[in-house]
Amino acid sequence: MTSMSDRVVPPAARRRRRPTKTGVVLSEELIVETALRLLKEHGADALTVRRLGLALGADPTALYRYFRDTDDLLLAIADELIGRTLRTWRPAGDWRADLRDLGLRIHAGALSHPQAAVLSSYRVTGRVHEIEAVETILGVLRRAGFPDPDAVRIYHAFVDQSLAFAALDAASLALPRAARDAEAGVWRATYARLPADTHPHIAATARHLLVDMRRSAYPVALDMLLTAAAARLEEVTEHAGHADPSHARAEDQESARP
Amino acid sequence: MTSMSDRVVPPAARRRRRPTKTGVVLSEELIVETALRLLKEHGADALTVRRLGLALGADPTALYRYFRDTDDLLLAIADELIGRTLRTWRPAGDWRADLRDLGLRIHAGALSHPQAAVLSSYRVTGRVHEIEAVETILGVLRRAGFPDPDAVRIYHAFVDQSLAFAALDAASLALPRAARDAEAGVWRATYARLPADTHPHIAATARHLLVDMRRSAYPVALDMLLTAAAARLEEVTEHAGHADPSHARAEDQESARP
DNA sequence: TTAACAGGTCAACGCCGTTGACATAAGGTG
DNA sequence: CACCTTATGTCAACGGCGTTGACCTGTTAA
Repeated sequence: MTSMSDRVVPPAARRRRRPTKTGVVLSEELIVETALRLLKEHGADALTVRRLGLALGADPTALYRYFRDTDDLLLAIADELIGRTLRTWRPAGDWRADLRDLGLRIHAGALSHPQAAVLSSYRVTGRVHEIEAVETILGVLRRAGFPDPDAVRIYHAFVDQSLAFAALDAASLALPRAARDAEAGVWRATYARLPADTHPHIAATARHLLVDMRRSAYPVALDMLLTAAAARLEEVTEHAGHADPSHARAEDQESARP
Repeated sequence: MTSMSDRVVPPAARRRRRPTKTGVVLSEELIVETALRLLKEHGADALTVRRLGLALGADPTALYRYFRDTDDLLLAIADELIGRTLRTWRPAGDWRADLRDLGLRIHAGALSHPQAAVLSSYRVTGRVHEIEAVETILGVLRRAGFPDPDAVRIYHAFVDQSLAFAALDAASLALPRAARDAEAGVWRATYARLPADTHPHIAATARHLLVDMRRSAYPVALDMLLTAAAARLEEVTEHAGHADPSHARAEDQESARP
């Protein structure tokens, strides 16, 4: 027995496509696309129900026929983003280069839609795209020669590091103009002016700080993680001695990217 | 010539402590503490100007005598969290152990106030506690022998990774009960049941995944970052050859923690 | 041809942050 | 001690937000 306030009907059941006053025919896809466009073109604060309605040429509350609330809409946006990121990744066979590439793509994808990334990057969806990503990354690591426990540990660290930095950097990018400018100014106005006698280490490195703090630390952190992983791999394969090193290779080759 | 809407006076200049209608005497500290209590007890959505005023026993707009706007208040909250974390940290002289300890403390501190951490961990405050943290960490790295550019790069990666994981893990901790349980269930209900022929790598490692995905990946990622840093340090000091390895040691000893 | 009803529209609710004007008690000054 | 300045608490109001319930109307299946 569904309550009267169940305005959202599943997409499959939609039949009547009644146009709005301005003649637009709404759909879940059109709304998500328009929301992404709004976010991209006009920044964080631009995504409100009223403005989205305006951009669509429909009454704002028409959205509630397609999404239960704004959080529901945001999850739909996030899912679309995951799909887009995975779709453009082409692993080439070198585990380190492939993971590096994927990490940077996740990061870049999040930064291109910061608001959506901030709200969604810490959620486990269990949806198809996510599962495909897990399978693929684990495959890359196991085929590289990592034993299963190491493969899982490194997979987890890699993925969460990527998502965590994506969220972090997306969050500062999603700040209102004024706050973002203010933060940039803090490094010049505050840190770069600390006297050497009270803050010797900051004063000595101020020049480097000014340059370095302007960009994301993710590429550096990612490379450090991969470096440590490579060291671990060397350790493991050395210890393995004369043991057969091809135990996980042969027929896994195909299933790498299903 | 300050504009008329400059309601906030610097804390040092405060003299008149006029009590509110309910008799409370306001202060920057009291407001921040009350905000943290609100966040802890009633979640992220509970922090509104009106509710904070209510909790303080003051007119909501009295806050604007202490903080320019809600963002300013948020930065003060963030800085207080940094201060609390730093206050309990006792570096012992081994750079790697000290940074590991500090990283774990940052993470733990954020998780003890998830709502506040989620809102504030990506902000640059430029306030006293943050400055002290930067100075101290840079000191640890430079005294360990890292050249300035490396010290800055590693500082940046270390801090942002700690904050990023803190925010990520705090965010899932801050989820509504139901959503958190649902996410935990996904690993058992979905991933652990995927058949080996369609998802060989997940199936082969399902046992490890179930265990590993339940805890934060931060300790692993932290150790990997420190491992890579140690490798870099060895590289640098080896290349230095016969050069004096104590160039940044002697009199910096005192100023380590001002 | 028609009747049901999905889906677009409208008005209103209760929040939110923020501002400008106002009131008053604190505290320096004589 | 009495005065005056002014910092600081209070109040009313503004515009914007997400969301709801009631209404209206074109589409579609029978």
